[in-house]
Amino acid sequence: MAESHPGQLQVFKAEFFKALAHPLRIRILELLLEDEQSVQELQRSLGAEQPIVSQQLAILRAKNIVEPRKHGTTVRYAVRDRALGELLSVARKIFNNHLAGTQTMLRELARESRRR
Amino acid sequence: MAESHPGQLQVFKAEFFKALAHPLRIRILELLLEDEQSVQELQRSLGAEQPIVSQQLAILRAKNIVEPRKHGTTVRYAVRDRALGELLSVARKIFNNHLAGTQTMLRELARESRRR
DNA sequence: CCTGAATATCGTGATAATCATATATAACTA
DNA sequence: TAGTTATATATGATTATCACGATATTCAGG
Repeated sequence: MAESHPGQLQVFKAEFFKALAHPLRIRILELLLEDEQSVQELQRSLGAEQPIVSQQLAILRAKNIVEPRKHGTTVRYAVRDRALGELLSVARKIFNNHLAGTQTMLRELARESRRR
Repeated sequence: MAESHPGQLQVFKAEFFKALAHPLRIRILELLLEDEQSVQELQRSLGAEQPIVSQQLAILRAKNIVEPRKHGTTVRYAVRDRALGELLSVARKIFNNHLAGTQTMLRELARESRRR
């Protein structure tokens, strides 16, 4: 007897992970976890075009992962839940343990841990 | 000066989260975290067609998240890293805190926590 | 070797995500 | 009010993902 129940909740969880499933959005979150940032600052740190950054922020906003705060004409973004840092850190751990298959991935991992 | 460096590593991290960004794959991982399972057993628990289950398992396999073990003609799958449970649990926490917006989502969350 | 059971892969059409360009809004400032 | 800066949204082209059905593969028994 199959549990034909697709599970609405898993749909929401999947949506959450989907929000993290993009290189630029991960970079954005890593930056915002250090400190809240304006769109401009993100733009500069990421070397990405303004609409792209706003687009990705819109996605993170839509999923309630990130929160905008207007200060005059600029908007500073902040991560809503510090636990997101924990999440990324656990992800990094799993990554180091089992996911690092290719040589180039290992090289990049080494470079990153040297940086932090 | 922008760090035009897109960061190869974030690409890999994104790939990892992309692997989790699917309702069925999340269900599969939750089941496998309880105990390793054959494709058939997953099929039954999920109420999904066989090719679908194999497909999603292939994706998880490709990302080294899950590991196949042949026993004769059947294949049992296991999660490679127990820390994945930790990851899902942190994700659930974030979820409960800030992401649960809609009524139906809250109802589902309540149902799930009652179940465990 | 042939068959049947368990699993994997392929091909296809539909849907969604992404990037880039252009345009729009909103708030300051002169 | 006009101009300027910061941010957001609309839109179209391209590519990726998905579900589904059909076909392959693998292995055990006879």
